[in-house]
Amino acid sequence: MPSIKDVAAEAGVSVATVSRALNGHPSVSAAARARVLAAVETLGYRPNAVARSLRTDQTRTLGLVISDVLNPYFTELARSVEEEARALGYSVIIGNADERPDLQDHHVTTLLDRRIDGLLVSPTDGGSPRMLDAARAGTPMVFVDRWIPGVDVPVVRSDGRAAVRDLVAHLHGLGHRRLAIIAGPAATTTGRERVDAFREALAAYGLPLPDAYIGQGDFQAGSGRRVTEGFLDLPEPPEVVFAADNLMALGALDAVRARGLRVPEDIGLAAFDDIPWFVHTDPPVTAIAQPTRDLGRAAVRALVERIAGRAGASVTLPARLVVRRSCGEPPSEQHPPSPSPVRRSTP
Amino acid sequence: MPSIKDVAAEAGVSVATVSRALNGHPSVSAAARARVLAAVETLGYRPNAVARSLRTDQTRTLGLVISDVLNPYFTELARSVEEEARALGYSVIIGNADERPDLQDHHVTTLLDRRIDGLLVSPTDGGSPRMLDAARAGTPMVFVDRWIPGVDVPVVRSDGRAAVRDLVAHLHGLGHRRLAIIAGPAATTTGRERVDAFREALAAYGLPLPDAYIGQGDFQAGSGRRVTEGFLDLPEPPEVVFAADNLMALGALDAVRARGLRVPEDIGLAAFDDIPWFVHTDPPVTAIAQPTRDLGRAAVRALVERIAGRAGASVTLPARLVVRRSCGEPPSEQHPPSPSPVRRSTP
DNA sequence: CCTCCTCGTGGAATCGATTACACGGAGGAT
DNA sequence: ATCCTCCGTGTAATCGATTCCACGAGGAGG
Repeated sequence: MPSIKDVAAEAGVSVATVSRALNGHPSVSAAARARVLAAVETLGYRPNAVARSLRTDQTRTLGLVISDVLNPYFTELARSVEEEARALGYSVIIGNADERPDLQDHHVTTLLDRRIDGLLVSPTDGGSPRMLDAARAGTPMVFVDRWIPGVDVPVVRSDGRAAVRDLVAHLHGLGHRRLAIIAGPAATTTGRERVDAFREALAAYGLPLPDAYIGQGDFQAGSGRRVTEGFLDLPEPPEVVFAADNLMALGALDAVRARGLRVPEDIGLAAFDDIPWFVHTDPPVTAIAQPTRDLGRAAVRALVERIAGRAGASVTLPARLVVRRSCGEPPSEQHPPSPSPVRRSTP
Repeated sequence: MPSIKDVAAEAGVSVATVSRALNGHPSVSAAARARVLAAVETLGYRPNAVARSLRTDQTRTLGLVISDVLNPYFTELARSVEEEARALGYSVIIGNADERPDLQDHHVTTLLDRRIDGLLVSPTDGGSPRMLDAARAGTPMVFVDRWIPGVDVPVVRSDGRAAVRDLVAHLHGLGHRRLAIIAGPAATTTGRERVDAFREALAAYGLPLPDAYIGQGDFQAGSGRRVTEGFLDLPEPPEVVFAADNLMALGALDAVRARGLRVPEDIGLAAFDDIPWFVHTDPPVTAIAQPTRDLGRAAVRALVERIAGRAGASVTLPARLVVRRSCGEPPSEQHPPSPSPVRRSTP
């Protein structure tokens, strides 16, 4: 692979001139520039990004550490992050933590070793020492979706409180009173928040959230299945199960089906995080949709601000309820939308 | 961020000794090694991978260019690639081409500029000049899932012919005779092969595959919808539609539902690429499953072989049919498996 | 005609590692 | 006692870029 020296030799100029010509530096004569460009063409030269990064101390690369790539929500997030980063001239290296703190740590370390310009993290847990050190040391960093309280890093996320209230209103309106939740890990903010929001919304209707109706999940399908089985084994099972993410909802669907029960007749189901497949499940699943694309975009913009040395503000975008049939009473999709504040899906 | 010089100063040795101590070189005294390690600890030193790469001319990084991250098949592939690469001490940078040749080109270029050690590609089209140049120039490279004929690069893929024959046997056994296919782009090998396999399998039963029953898709949901609408508008619509990937199947499901028709009563549906969601769609979708994890693993191993200067053989793994209910006659899941060679799903 | 500025260019330092080569000292062989 | 070997270490070259500084040529102004 030819280096800048080869180009210089071919063009009959010094490496300094080649570098200047290629970087659009003004003080290069038209003749020299033309010769350099010709040499680049004949040799098929491409600048070595590694060498350039070493010298300039910037890689034009962003790191993104997400909790679970197989979760369609994070896949979409990753995609929008890459899209926006590319538009801004950055590449993205994705690290998949698989909800495992040790893997998260591995990726953060690797990314930092590669001297990425900035780090986007959706923390799996309370934060590895390595990550907290990096944050303190001034590595440009932004949390997305989940965050770690007490760390001075901008957070880009969506607030599901209003949507959870809408959901509970919807469920209450359908006559459901015994509502259970499959929670995410307590170590994650989203895990805690969704339970809190649910509990508050229930309280507004004078409904309790007994401990037996709070199942501890880990954002993976398997835990959704196990927790749902536990709910079904209760002397008085819940009427509706609210899964704190889409994979646990999938697991819940598994569990219900394995018992030969039906949704929503025997038990209702709702999920946090909407995905295209929820339109086509049996039945279509009522879900809370996050503005995932916007989240990814905003996160990248905030991070790039930080890299540029500016503040990079936190952003909170609202989530919204998408009513489908999994909690009962199919919304009459042929009719005009109901006057209720709850929005309905248009599949 | 401290450099090797700082460590050397702190430990009272030269940078050479620090480097040797850190890389496990034998000729370093125990005392020096201890002092270096202590200095590393107090300074929180981490070697700069950029500088190391420049010197050693290897990045311990693999590039993976896939056609569409949002497709769960590729997401899973990417995950297994990363997993195996990590086990082998490599990082992976994923480039998402979104089925766009220009984007594919962009990622290949960027990856090559970063001097990745090897490239894994699932080509969107016939191959960009940049990619073909790289292959010819000897960049270690392996095609995965899709490939480009005539290029001397190992291919890791799965062969769906047998599974497609099983599928057609299954459909024929259910009494279906008018079978249509939503094809992938003709520029991709998988796009062409699946149509060919389907046509051959039909021929074995004396069934034709008229042009009207071959819809041109692009592996995205939207095209599945459009093609299916076309099929439904035919004077004699097909009895079963076979989508060449899971996203087009999703689109087909959309189209059928939009007409108020039902699967499988009004029209049957089958798909290439099985995904967890197909168990929970309405109805569960009969699909051809690829051994995605094994594919990813094998691809990385072949690539690492190439990087090591060895041959790195092509690998072809069989796909298998998973029968569900979307083509009619729900398999009786309570009964022992039928003696037919067609395997049945156990959800 | 001389001086000064500007412009284009090249030489060389630099980024942070790795590694070939040289060197000094200790220990064993003769 | 002398020489050789080996071990541990340091000096310096190197990877491929960017960029500071210096320098020569040419034009403008006095």
